[in-house]
Amino acid sequence: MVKIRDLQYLLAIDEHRHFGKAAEACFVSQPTLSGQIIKLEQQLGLTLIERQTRKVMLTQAGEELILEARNVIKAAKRFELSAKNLLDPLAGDLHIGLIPTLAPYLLPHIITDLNQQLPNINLYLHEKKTDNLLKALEDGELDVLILPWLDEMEKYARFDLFNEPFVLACANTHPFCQQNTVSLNDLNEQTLLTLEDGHCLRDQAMGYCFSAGAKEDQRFRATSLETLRYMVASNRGITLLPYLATLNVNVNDINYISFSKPIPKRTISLVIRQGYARMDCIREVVTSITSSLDGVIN
Amino acid sequence: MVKIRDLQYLLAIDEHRHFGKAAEACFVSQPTLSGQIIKLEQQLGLTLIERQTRKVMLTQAGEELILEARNVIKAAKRFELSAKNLLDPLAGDLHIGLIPTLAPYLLPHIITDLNQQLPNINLYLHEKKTDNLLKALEDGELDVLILPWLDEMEKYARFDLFNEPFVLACANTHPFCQQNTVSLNDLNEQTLLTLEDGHCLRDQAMGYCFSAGAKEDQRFRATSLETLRYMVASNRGITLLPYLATLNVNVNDINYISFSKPIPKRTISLVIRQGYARMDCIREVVTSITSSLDGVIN
DNA sequence: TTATGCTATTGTAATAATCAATTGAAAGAT
DNA sequence: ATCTTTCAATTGATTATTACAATAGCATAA
Repeated sequence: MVKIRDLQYLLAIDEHRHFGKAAEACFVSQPTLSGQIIKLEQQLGLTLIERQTRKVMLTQAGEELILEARNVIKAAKRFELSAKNLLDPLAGDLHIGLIPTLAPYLLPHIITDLNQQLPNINLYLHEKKTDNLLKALEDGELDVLILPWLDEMEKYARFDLFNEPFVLACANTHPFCQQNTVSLNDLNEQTLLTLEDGHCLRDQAMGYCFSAGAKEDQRFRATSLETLRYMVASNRGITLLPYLATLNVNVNDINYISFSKPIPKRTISLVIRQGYARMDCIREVVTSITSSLDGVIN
Repeated sequence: MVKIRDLQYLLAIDEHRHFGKAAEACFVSQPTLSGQIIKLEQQLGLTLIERQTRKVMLTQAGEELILEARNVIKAAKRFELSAKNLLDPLAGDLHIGLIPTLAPYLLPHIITDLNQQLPNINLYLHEKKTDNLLKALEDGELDVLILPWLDEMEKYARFDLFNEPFVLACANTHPFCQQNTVSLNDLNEQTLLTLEDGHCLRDQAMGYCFSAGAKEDQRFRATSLETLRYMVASNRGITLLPYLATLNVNVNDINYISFSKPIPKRTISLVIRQGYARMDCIREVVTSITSSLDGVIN
């Protein structure tokens, strides 16, 4: 099997187009690099580099393999980074994945405290839909997910963070605005605006409504919660929004009405792989988030 | 940086949960594998494996890093697979550059055979003037050029394909039409229509004529051979056309007359960079082209 | 206690990677 | 033309790494 070192040599040549400079960048002598590249070429049975007297360029095979080589190096770097992160559980990088209907509304409440609480952790925030989040967690690209708990996630470990009620959003002119609260039954025969497929908000919250007899507007499915909000404000229909998405936003012409019991809600959990190594770090994250949200929700 | 071999050892242990069996699976002795794992652990500063007397299991850090290790191995395997796929020298892309006074007249004769002869090669045809072709070859954008050989190209490798004679083109009404052949000397005091600058046809073929005393029509320089042909048909002057451009074309009012010896001609060669890696492929191309042209020219 | 099953250690051999010095070939400079 | 310069390949010696066979060490099971 190829050696990572050889691939590094290859990448260095691609970058510098000069054996001497590439060798210097790899902290080895020129003959070393030259020899190793030749050995790599022999091993693969391919000429990767076209040597002209004053010019070094990659062959077509070289160009194509460079792409693969970069992937290998990238994976190796991630390995090393993970190893480093495991050395001090309260230091290193932490990749957090969130769903799009949560990230922009939750993060402002928690991010400052998180950074203060864990000064040596570099937070990386990733916004993807549930399916992609789970895959990325499985592949080790992400360390933590923050999303609504679903039964299919039972193979993962979980910390419940908070319950987020859904709120009815309708235009100011809508008859519902006369009421202090609405009940699910009120939704019967109402036209509901929805998000596009793949958003768990759609599957989950709107499920409540459909079973209460609400009808979906088939002509339109919003890409984001914000589009949805503006559609509601334009009196195109009503929708359910998660509570956090109704705070700190200035859209006129729109009204948010709480539900009477039973209140539809989602449980937002922090999800990690079973046996995830940096539990100390995770516990810090959980306490930081819940204390940040104290007074905001729950 | 970590070594792929070590990661393979680690994966083998994860799979077999037994040093001896893992070693066997890796075709090494147990002490070798044992030692390398210990070295890996020392290098990372982490304990990856929990050794109990009758049981081997991974630590949490080990479980975490196994995920990353698998990604590295996967990337490395993809690299090797790509390399294997590139082994066939008669596969891949081939970018051929031709000059405008040759491409449309040569390609119809050779392209079908080429595609049949090299079914796994994707041909890309580029039509540019000589200067740009040479630059593109130098930069690696093109693999092969097909053009008239010039002395300034001596730094490149070359396969001569064929000699293409020049033919005199004149209107049907022109006095030359009485003759079976013309000699260069006949061109004295004739008005010659030419291509614009940059076409090697101009510099080369028409050089013959000028030195024989022909005069250039300064008012007009054609952009393409086809414009030139129609100008001749309209009796605006005479010109030299390469032989291949006189085949299979239906322009009335025009006559092509061969030269008596010495016949002006150009040598069309296939040109590649010195040290180009896919010589097998080039040889196939050369034989395919020359056999396609058998009977057409030379 | 003794036997068994497994990993770690030790000492040595084989393999591979490295370097300094030099060669060889092509391009520029004089 | 001849001399430099430039740069990759080669050579030969050295060092580092990896590998193996034999065996020690250690815990459990008989």
